[in-house]
Amino acid sequence: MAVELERLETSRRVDGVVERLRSLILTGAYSPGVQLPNERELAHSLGVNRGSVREALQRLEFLELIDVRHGQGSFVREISGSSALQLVEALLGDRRTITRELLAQILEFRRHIAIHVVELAAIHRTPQHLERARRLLAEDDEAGGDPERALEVDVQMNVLLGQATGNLMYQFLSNLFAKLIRQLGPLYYNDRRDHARSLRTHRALLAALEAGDPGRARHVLEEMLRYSEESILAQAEQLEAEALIGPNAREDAS
Amino acid sequence: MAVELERLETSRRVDGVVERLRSLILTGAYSPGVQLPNERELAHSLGVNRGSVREALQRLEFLELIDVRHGQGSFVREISGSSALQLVEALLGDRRTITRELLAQILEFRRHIAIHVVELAAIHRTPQHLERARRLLAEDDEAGGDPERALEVDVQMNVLLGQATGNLMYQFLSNLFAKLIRQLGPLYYNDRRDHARSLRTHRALLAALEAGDPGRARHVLEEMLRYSEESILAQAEQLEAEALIGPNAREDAS
DNA sequence: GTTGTATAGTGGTCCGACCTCGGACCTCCG
DNA sequence: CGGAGGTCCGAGGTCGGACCACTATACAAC
Repeated sequence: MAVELERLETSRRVDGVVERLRSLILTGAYSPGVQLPNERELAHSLGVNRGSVREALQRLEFLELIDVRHGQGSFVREISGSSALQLVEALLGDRRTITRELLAQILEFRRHIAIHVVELAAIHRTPQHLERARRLLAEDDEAGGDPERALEVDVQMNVLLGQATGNLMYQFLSNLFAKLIRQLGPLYYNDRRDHARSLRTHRALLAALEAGDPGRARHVLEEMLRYSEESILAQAEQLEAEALIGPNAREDAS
Repeated sequence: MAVELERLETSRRVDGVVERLRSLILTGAYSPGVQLPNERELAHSLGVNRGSVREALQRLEFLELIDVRHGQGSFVREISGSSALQLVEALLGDRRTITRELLAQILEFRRHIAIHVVELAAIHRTPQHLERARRLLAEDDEAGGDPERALEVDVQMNVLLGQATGNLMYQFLSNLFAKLIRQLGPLYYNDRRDHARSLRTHRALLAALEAGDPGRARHVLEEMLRYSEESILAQAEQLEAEALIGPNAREDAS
């Protein structure tokens, strides 16, 4: 057995800048309406080139976190005014912005969407979709206890269900959820029993799809969601408790 | 009354580049898997600086239309693999990518979401939300025949409903729909009768919200959607018919 | 007071150079 | 022959420093 080497991250400069600014905004250090330092100044104080700052700002603008106005400056926007669902990725990526309340909202939303997705999938799935689902299930069996592979199978199942709806919008949302699941993996798949449960769910889901029975698919999913939501919220509370004991998110000053 | 002057667009260079590449991808000129020309070449052939090309590519990457890989190049992705709902804005912004099928999918999605949004809004709305809704209605009255103002009121009503749900995800989606409605305005509000209808709907909706009655709110909305969807699809068919007669989207070659 | 104009500050674009990454190929040597 | 390392090339990533374009404002002229 070789020694496990941590892959030391050499992310791009821009990513660092984005993350820094994003967290300043999301945690409220920069409140809505406030004007950011100008690009040259940001570049100087962050120790990067102005081009990098510009790319970072562009990304924040895409997330609709800021408003860049030619000749005036960059201004922080109201988070709730955004239409970029990708924002939840960012929100969930930072301990300081994960709250039980936020998780509950996301889970409620996911429930609403996911249920309709499986119903639609049961109706519109083609033989190709079924075939791919069977292959996924086979992998699921192989995965055995490997939590990473099991998680990936779950992710792929989500994507597949989205495609089977035949509706682009639900595909987008399913893909988004897939990303979130990957991100929250540890909060989700922390036990071998979870894998077994997930396997059962997938099997039942496949059966419902094969039968083309939306009601049954819905029922299977609701069952699954009940447990999954509970589990996630429980984990979240634990995290919050820990945060109270050691509320020391690492501080980086320039 | 001042003469209505079209604001002649002096959009940024980057926007042009983005639009050009985006349409090449969305219309299939660049298919999934294909590698784009490298940045230096793109810059040269588009007659812009490499920095601008980079910003454009980054935006396409946000939309998950391409995959930029350090040391390798930029590659076109499968559209359906994206999780960026903002993509529909782009899709709806180009005549060549608007299809009846796409519209139908979006409308189905909107129906599903909007219904749940008004139900949630009826449950979670606060007095502040009601107050804002009343103000909006007053504006709606004033608006008289001005279609632009009426449209804007409708947009704001959407935003407000999203906020009233108290769930960030639905806020994001409502904001997205608001943008789409603004974009599709002409397809939507083309008649004074539509305005009257919309006014009635808004009034009924406010009453349902005040009563805190989700069932009633849902009913009002379903009524409204029935007409609105019909109207949009009819307009779309008309567009398609026109396209068959004059299928000459302007061609730009380098 | 209104109008016009200069000016300063900000984002937008440009250039040309160098760094870093990834793949292909080449060389060495067991 | 075959694997480990070296070399090179083409691609994106970063740099800095100049200049252009837009906005708001202050101030001068009317």
